[in-house]
Amino acid sequence: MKKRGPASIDVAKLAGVSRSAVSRTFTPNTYVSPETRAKVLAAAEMLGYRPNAIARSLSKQSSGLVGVICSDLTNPFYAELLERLSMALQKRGIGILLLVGDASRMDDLLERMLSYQVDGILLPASKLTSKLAVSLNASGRPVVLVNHQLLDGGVSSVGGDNYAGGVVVAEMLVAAGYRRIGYISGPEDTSSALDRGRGLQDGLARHGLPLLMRASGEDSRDVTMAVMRQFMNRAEPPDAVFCANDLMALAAMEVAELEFWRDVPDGMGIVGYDNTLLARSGLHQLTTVDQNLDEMAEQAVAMLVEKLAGTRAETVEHVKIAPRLVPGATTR
Amino acid sequence: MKKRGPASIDVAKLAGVSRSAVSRTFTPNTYVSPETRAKVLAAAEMLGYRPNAIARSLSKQSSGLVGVICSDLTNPFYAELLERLSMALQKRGIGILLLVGDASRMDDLLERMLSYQVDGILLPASKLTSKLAVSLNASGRPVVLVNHQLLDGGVSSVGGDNYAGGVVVAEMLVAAGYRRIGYISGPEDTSSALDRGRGLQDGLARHGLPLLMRASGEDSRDVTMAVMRQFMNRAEPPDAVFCANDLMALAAMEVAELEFWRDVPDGMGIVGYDNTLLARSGLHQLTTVDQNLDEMAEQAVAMLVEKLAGTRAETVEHVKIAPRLVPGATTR
DNA sequence: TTGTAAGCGTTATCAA
DNA sequence: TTGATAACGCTTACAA
Repeated sequence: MKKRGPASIDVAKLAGVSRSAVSRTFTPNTYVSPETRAKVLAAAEMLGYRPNAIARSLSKQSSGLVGVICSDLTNPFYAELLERLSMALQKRGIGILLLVGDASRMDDLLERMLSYQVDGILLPASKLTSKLAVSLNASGRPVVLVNHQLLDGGVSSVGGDNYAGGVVVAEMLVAAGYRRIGYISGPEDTSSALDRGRGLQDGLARHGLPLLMRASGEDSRDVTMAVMRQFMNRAEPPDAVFCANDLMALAAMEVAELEFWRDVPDGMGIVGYDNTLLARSGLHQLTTVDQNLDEMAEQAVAMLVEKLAGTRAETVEHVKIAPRLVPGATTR
Repeated sequence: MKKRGPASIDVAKLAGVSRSAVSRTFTPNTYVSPETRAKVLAAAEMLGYRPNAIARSLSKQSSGLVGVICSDLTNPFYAELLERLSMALQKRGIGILLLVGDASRMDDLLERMLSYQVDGILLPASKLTSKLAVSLNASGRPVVLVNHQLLDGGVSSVGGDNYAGGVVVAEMLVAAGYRRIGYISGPEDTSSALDRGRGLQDGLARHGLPLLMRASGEDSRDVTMAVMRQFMNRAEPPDAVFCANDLMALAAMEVAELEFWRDVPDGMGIVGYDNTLLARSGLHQLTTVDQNLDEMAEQAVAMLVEKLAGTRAETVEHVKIAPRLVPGATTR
């Protein structure tokens, strides 16, 4: 005994008008005489009518839904990013079909998004294969990558300017008097990690300083700590370390403080990335780099919306959002 | 020039069969002869056909979508919970319509979910008014609250057993030799915060100990620190403090260590709740309580699915998941 | 086992 | 400005 809600025809009958009149009443930019509109609205109110978006989608050949495929909401950065993306989409009246999963299941996930006729796809993910880009483009739907780019894939993206972030960190560290600087990059050399590293290196080079050591850990705590120990055991250990995210920075700091008795920030500078909750909740306020997620989300959604509208449809663009240094207590 | 994908009729033509044959091929539990199925699949493959879930929804009067309304993904606990919920739903082939927003906009959000004909609603949220419960029930769709319950609203829920969590913390603290125990509850006395407090108090009472002090802060860092300072400035300051979540616990610990020079864990025990990333990423491993999110998500989805199927449809249940103490370095 | 045809709730086109 | 009617793409009795 399924109790379905009222349909437009029920409202039409009650109001003594046609279905089209009802439809028009609930469709923006359309003409209905004030009095029919009033009748319709009254009837709708009375019946508790609500337009069926599914039927509308079928008829309009557009679902008003955007697919978002997320991996790893455990990482506060992605969780926050998802929140901002949602806000930006909702603001525009677009619904979100959420799928969570890692790259391995991506094909399957994509398939499901498409069967729901999403109008476009937003992909905030760290790890993407360029094979995936092919599937994405084959889907025929507009796609925007967020916080990641695929240089060879021909897929548009919006992300932080990681190179600039690296430079900014370099400038700050040098100004604060650090000289022996190391870098621990994120998991498996993603483009963002590489760019930050290049930025750091180039920034240091401007002051005639080398990037003394670099290594890529997973972003797991254990691996980061192991890498940090290697750094500290060198003949010339670093006096500052830049990590590819806040979580790693905290792990590195723990090694420096508890295992090697360094005094942060004087004996050792630590810099993270992302300005997540983690940076603000530890015993020290972590020096970090804010990626301006609001802006990133806003731009990504704006770009997608333009693609949906047909504008900017074919061009492949890579928008970069300027990062901002957030000084904390872990650097001088 | 909208290039739509192929429809079932195209596949049917190519395969030389009827639309129903195509439909049946893609519908589980339905009979098609192996050879027609083969023909259909071949044709579908050739055309790149993919069943249109929107059309299916309209026809079946069921969208296969569940609405999830989240607030505050900035809190790692909710982010993780969302991840688990997604996994549990996806495992069952259910799509997720995500909406993010706080209680104030809830009515609006709900309205949108319903217009998309979601089959059911999952509500992982901290703050809910019982006024909302009315709207929810009026929607006629099955609803399951996650990590929160509405005692007066007649809405089913799945959440952690907060009372048991409080008791377990009390037992541990007493066994570890702490005697002057305080509690800082979460934002605006939610049911979960109250239950944890009661559990703590009752657990202490079993050993003839009082709950010396309690206060409810927001879960913001600043407010928590202010409350902690008040505690520490009393004539008889606490020797252990239990906080309603990990974030607050870290803030409290910071005050104890840096402002009052207490030695954690010997001079001061600190206990958090949720076992989030935060507990594991600080300089100390925080002693905390794991809420078993996997189980919570699984049960919530299972309950919703049963309601969707008609079983357990009318009954209002409140399932409680047993929490587990996670000993860390912030208690003896 | 397969095909026919009638929905599902909208929107869009075209007359009136 | 309004109303009939044909899509939209699929499922599902019912008939063959």
